[in-house]
Amino acid sequence: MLKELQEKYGYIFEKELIEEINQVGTFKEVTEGMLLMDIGQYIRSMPLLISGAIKILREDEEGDELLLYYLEPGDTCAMTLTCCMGSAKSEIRAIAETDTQLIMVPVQKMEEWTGKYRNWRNFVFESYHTRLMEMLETIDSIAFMNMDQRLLKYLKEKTRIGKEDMINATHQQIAYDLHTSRVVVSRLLKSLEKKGMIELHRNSIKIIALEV
Amino acid sequence: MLKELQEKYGYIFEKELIEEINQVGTFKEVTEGMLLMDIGQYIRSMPLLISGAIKILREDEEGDELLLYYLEPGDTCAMTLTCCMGSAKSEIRAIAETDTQLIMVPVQKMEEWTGKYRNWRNFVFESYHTRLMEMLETIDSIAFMNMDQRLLKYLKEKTRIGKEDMINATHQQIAYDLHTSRVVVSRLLKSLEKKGMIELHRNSIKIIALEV
DNA sequence: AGCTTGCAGTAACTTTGGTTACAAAGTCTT
DNA sequence: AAGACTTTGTAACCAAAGTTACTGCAAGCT
Repeated sequence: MLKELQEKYGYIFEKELIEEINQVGTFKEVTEGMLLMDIGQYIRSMPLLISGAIKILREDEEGDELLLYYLEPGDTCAMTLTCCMGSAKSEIRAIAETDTQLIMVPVQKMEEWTGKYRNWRNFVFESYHTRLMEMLETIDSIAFMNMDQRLLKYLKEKTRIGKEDMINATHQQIAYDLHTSRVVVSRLLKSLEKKGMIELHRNSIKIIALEV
Repeated sequence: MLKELQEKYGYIFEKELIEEINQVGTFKEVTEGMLLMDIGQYIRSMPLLISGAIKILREDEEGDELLLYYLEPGDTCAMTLTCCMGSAKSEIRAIAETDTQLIMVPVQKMEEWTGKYRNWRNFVFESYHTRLMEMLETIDSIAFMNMDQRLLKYLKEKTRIGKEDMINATHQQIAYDLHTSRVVVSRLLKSLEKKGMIELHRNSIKIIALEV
């Protein structure tokens, strides 16, 4: 674990902090699709991403979902950071988008470290900042963009995260993430295919050219 | 200024911090409708609210607006807090919702204080937390709710902030906040009036009973 | 092979909300 | 009081996206 820690976080954290994380943290590997955290669940530790990606979802009372953003290596979950104050229950759901390696740090350490390590403090602030910015982007998408543009953005993002020009997902799964219906996704995907931007297959979408 | 400071922040901050704020901060009074911060503007100081309320808006490239949330006494602007890192430009617009008193603190002090004062640190974390939660609520609204429900929520919120059962605003202004058109707002308001929940007047809306 | 199940394509229809257009009423100015 | 401007009400229409329903197809199973 120390090796991965140094590789991904060595340049942001001071030596002693890396040491401490190495001592109290536990290494964890999760496979694609695994549920890492659900709404209403108690938060006991915070994740530091080493590799892979985690998608963060919001859900309403009726069970309708919406993708908020992805966590990537070097990220942590800002939601977790707030567990020390107020409610300790999660407001979001976290699912492994790809196979993912992460280090879990008990939340008790967090407050201690924010006083002790300047770099940790900055890391936490920066996490909050990126998360706020990503929430803003999500708001921009759903408030100002039409479904076809949102779908396009979703495909781009997913290709970036997946690191290949093939997206493995059914139309229904995409519909859940965008909080729309399967029929609408099929319709819009078909029109993208007609424009030559993608190629549709069963359970997968081949990306040809998404830009312009 | 010291009096207001002690009154509103005395129970969260330690004496020395209050002292420091008193020394470096400047007291400011703004009247309803005043623009406090615009998108793209540089952030040089952070506000601590004493009284009144500030509304925070997001805007897209075409100039379409959307109300994000309100800042109230005891709040600060989490967006400002991130100025130390990354871009120092504002991503949002801030307009005084009512006459407002606030204390402006130069941003340079922020980093210094997060190391020095534990209560300041917690205050900053808590601000981030509330802001994230409010962003989540905004997302819930625009993603999961219909316009009639959003309007109802808006009216409730605005009555709470304004502290009276009268809302002074034109349908056009409400339409801007909700990012919809004037005609739609008029339509929905009229149907609320028919249900006996509100009373419509020129430039104002009288609230009768918004709850069920 | 025949059967079942899940995925995708498509048509027809409904709903929500955005757009255009115009009238009526209130407010302000001169 | 006349005219200009703002605000609101309303009708008629349009577009985006959600819904229902049915089809064909691919994959897996017995």
